[in-house]
Amino acid sequence: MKISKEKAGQNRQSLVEAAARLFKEKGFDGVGVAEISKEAGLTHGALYAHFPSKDALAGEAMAFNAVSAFDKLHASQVPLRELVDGYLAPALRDSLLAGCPLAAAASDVARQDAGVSAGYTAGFRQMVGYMEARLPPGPGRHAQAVAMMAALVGAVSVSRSVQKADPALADEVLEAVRALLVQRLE
Amino acid sequence: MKISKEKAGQNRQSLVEAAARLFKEKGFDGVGVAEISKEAGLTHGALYAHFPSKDALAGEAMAFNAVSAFDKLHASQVPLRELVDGYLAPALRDSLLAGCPLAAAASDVARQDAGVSAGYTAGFRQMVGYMEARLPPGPGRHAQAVAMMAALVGAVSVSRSVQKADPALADEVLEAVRALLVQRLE
DNA sequence: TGTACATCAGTGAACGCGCGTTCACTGATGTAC
DNA sequence: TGTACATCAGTGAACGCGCGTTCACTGATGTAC
Repeated sequence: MKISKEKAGQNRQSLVEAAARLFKEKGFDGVGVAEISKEAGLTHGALYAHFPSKDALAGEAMAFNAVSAFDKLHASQVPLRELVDGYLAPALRDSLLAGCPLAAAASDVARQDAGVSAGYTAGFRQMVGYMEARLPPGPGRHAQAVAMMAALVGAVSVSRSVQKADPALADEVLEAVRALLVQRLE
Repeated sequence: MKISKEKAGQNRQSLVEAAARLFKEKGFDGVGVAEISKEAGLTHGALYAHFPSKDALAGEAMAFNAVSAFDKLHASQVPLRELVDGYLAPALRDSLLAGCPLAAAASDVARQDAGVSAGYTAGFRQMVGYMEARLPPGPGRHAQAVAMMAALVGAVSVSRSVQKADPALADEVLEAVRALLVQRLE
């Protein structure tokens, strides 16, 4: 049965959102097209009416994750110091779903299509722009924002990687990077 | 045909090394037991004579990667400043195989068994110990080493993630984190 | 030292299963008259 | 406005394929006598 254009657009969006959520939680190779389609309330055949391949969908999903996470942050307008504290909170480290998509996808993206990298890059640039605007003006401001963002992603990734084997070290990582970054905001 | 105990031990080691190499290059979900066994010159049946599952092998492979990378570093005995420069060299970023296993596995490990996390943690601790010993003494020395290591991992992960879409930004990330870390070594 | 035999690392066929993708078909939508 | 028909989003069976794991079997090793 054919579907109205409006409904078709909504279905497409559902697919992107389902993929975004599942990829973040389970990684690109950890989710199949059947699961994504089901989560979106469709069959896998419908997915191929909207996207030429799983990879193509992955690119849009990565971009969606990155942009929507930023939008949420942007709406809240927190100062930089609070952003760092919040980003490195153990609760966010504990939730792949609620946490930063840049950290959840970190080492995965390098092995994916250029489209996925493009989505990641867009999200990274947005975050850097946000932080840069909140740093004291100066020649090294942009580089400083870039370094801070990379350090934040590293902190969360490493913390998650050691957590199962050594939960205390996992918390230590978050706190150590927090101290390193906050120090330059005073 | 039965094989001598010595040869069997060598075969086991070949499996660990093949798995270590392939996991680093392609990720845990990107390699199958057939490929690992073939790379080690065996059939997949032999793999199950040595390991109860692919996950168990993954744990040993992660530990092997982490420890052998550290041994190579330890043998060279470079000062900290050079370690940072070397770690963040674009050439190492460009090679998943030659680069740091902690960066290659970054977001993968969180979704694996506790055994994989244990191998990761051992490698991370070794690196932190190495760096700590080369920092000027002081109360925050340990935390500083932890933060530096996490920032290094983040720099390489993020650089790899944005590289396909924006190679210039990828280099910028390495350089920005280098500047952030080196600054505290002077 | 020589012989008989148990051990067990390694082989390769087979297991069920889920993967990404294709395709003939359906039927409501949207358009042309 | 009413009718005829082309469009195309979505369905679900089927494709070939590779996955992790199991298992009956092989035959050289290593041991017991």
